[in-house]
Amino acid sequence: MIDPKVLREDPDRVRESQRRRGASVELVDEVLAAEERRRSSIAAFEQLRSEQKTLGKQIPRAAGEEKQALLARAKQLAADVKTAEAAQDEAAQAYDRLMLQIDNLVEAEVPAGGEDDYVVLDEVGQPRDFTAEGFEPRDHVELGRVLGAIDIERGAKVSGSRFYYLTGIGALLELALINMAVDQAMSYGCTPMIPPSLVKPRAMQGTGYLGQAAEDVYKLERDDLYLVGTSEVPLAAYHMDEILAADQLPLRYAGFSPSFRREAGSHGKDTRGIIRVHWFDKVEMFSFVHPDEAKAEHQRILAWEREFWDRLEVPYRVIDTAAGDLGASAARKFDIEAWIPTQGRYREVTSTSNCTEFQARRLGVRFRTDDGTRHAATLNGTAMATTRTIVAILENHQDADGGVRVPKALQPFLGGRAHLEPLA
RNA sequence: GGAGGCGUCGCCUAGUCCGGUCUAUGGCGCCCGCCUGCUAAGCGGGUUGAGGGCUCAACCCUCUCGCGGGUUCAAAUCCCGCCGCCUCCGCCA
Repeated sequence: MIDPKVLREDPDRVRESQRRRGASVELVDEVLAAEERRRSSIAAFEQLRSEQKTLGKQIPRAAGEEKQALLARAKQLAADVKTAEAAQDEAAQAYDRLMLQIDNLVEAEVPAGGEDDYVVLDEVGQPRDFTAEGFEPRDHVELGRVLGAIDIERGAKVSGSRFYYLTGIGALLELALINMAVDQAMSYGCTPMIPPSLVKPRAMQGTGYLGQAAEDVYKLERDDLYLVGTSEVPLAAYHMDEILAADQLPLRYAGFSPSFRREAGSHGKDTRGIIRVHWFDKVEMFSFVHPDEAKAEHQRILAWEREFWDRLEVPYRVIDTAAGDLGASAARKFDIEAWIPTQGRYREVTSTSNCTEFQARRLGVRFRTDDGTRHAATLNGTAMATTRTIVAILENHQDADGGVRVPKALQPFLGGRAHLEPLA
């Protein structure tokens, strides 16, 4: 939820943000009208309730005829209060429903436009010239087969398309990457967490995944639970309805969990391999910070993500996502895209969003200040998403025979192994 | 899954049977002040949170006793549903 004060005092800023996202601008006026109705209905209710309370104090002290008169009046008043309360609830709900539809205010620096209008902030490393090395690179599907690391056919047999098994060295590779990512995140002060990957609607709603993104979310209808698409959800909701002490901030977590995505609307996209799957495992960093610190924290998280990819020795670039491609909760988003040799292009492997106070407002995450409480800012960033990271490592570090070089930083987590050998 | 117990303003706690000065008691902690070589103790005051009114403050109004309904002129208190925690039984990795 955006700051109601901003909406009230500077609706043009909200209109501008909605416009830049390509979201509804008219919605802003609807919300403003709804707020007005809400305000007046509350005032009417409070007035009546106040009278009722006064009467409630007089009644026990009165007697006889006077008491009967007061009781009669109180009875009428009670009916009026009930009506006014219903009107107030309705107005509040209408307001909330509209307010929840407004996306977070985008930061001024965010590039205008849609999915293809990102700005490249940096490019790191040189893609290998396989022609010069004298061999044609194999894609990760082929490498996975040669190494006995990825079994896509059986994934499909057992669970359907976009599922896979990691086998043998593939499974070890995932475990090593998880440990490397958690290890690195801990060095930044993140508390390692293994959160639940099924959550109640409130957590999903609060993190902003039941709006436009709802189509992509798995829901367990019978139990009214959702499968999370990222541990951002349970990590954000971890401090739901809590008031934190100011000196607890920043609070940083690194959550490891599976991520489930329906991938609705991406029919035909990335059908080969494990670039786009319905389930993968991920280590996600999550910060609760003072709102004034949010931008700086965002840069820190991006720097941490870059460090991870530096250590994997994979060429990558950093992009600043355009306004139209931001999630509902994000005010700004940076992605790291790793070079995928067989595709001849960069593919998203991490994503970090500054959600400012948007999620905290919905989830009721606050901290105490000298005068009252304030909503915290929340930020999330991928520490390591298994499937695409594995793809990037296999393809970028492959040898002519289908073997794969293990980057130095990863070796300690793979029992010192420096090279993955193809099966005979 | 079955049986029982519990949920009160940071923490602990009184109040719930028998509805109305409950504007929720007391302690701890915390904050301010006094006292004081220093500290501790002692003394006095303050301390749930949210929303709103007011230029600010003082002050005022509404909501808040796990959550949501209901009964009633009136609910922490009575009734129903839900959630959470604890104990025991069953089942289980």
